[in-house]
Amino acid sequence: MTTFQSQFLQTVYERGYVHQCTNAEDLDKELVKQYPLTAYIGFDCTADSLHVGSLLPIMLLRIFQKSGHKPIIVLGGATTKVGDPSGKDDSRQILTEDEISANMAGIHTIFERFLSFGNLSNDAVIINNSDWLSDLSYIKFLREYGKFFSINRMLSFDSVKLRLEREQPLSFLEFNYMILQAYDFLQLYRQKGCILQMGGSDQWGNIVNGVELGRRAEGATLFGLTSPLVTTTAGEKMGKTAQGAIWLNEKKLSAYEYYQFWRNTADKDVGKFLRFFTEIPLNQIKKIDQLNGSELNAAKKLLAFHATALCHGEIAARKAENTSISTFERGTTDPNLPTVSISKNELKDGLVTFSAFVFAGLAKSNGEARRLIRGGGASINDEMVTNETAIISEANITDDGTIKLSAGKKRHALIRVEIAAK
RNA sequence: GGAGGGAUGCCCGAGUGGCUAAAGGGGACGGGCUGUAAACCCGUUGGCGUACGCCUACGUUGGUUCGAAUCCAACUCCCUCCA
Repeated sequence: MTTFQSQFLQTVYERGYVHQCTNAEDLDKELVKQYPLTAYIGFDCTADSLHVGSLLPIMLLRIFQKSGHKPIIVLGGATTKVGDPSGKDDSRQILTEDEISANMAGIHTIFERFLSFGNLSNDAVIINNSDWLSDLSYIKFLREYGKFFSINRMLSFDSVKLRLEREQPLSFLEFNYMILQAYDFLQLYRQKGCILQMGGSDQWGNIVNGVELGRRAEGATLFGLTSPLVTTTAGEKMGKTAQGAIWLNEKKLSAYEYYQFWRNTADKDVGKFLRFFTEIPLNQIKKIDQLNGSELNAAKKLLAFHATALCHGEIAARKAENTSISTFERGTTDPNLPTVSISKNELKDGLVTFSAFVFAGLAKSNGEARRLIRGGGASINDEMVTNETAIISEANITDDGTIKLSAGKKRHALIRVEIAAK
């Protein structure tokens, strides 16, 4: 592998973060010459949190900043209204203004953990692309920029080509997405001197379009760099599990559950994930690569701890780790397991077992809870439940004032009984 | 504008009048085996009700029929070909 002058490219290449790069040699030179250099990554605002699928791009920004450069986060306040066709068959559901701005607020908080914001020259900035996209005038835009885009070329990009090959519909609205993203890049170049756009591998076409627009419209040399699509050994896109997506926002997924996600990594993914999602030095990871079988369990704890620390802070990570150890290794009930509360009075009325599992978030519906119980996968205070309609009462409260419910061996929750404030 | 094809559960996909809450596969969940791993094997996989049961579901709305995912009509959306 080539060695780079710039710390950024060196790190990012040796850890495997790079899928494609427009011109790594020249970018390397620029990174040394311009200090700080400015780069950006755009994020859609389709949900009020990002999930692990966006983690690689976020890590790119983090490494970029740690190398002394200035990251810009572009939230697609405007482009979210259009919908990126990359990698999908269905058009995006159209979100309202309100939904988008609520989503933006949720996403905002995530970056504060991974990047530093402030007044330093390389501090991160968050920008909304509706700042320049919302008031575009159609005719003016077409005349000024439409001439730079060739339909022939656009049709050749994967995001469009694959969709057409699969005979899936692609609306004109979505077709414009890449033009708008290219325009984003141009605006950032003009306004902020930003010459590098990064993103996931599915963004390659969009990014290249921006690079070309910069060259045609401004004679600028812009760069693009993409990260690989992270798949699990099973070949699946990572990030979906039991209860849904692995969100980065604590309100949507607790640090403990986040920790557990990483703790349950498949053996073969451990090395890769350590490189991608922690900042553990490479030589240490290379030693871990030599480990086999159950020896990897320690490495998984390391992975889970460090990944969680990056996203939720060290304190939360430590706490999650302790909860995990006491739950799984010592078999004790840890008070920091996901918890729901119930008042003493409510409990007095009696809680039917199956609905308790729904209440605790361990089943999505009564039916699911019943099936869980029938399948022998449910337990209360570590004892298997067989009667789905048994009544849970005060008698089930353990010494620490909680009732522990488990769905299978891995999913646990506590019902905490609140003493009525009277 | 014309001709033809299509829309089924989380996804793919079978089903052309009752036995269909709907084959099969994938995914997911649970169990077994393990190391909180993978692979493999087994089970479950619409909602509600303690229960005999009830309700909703095969693009939408009506109709035929004792009975429809299946037949008919109109509509919506998608695809292909022609203009």
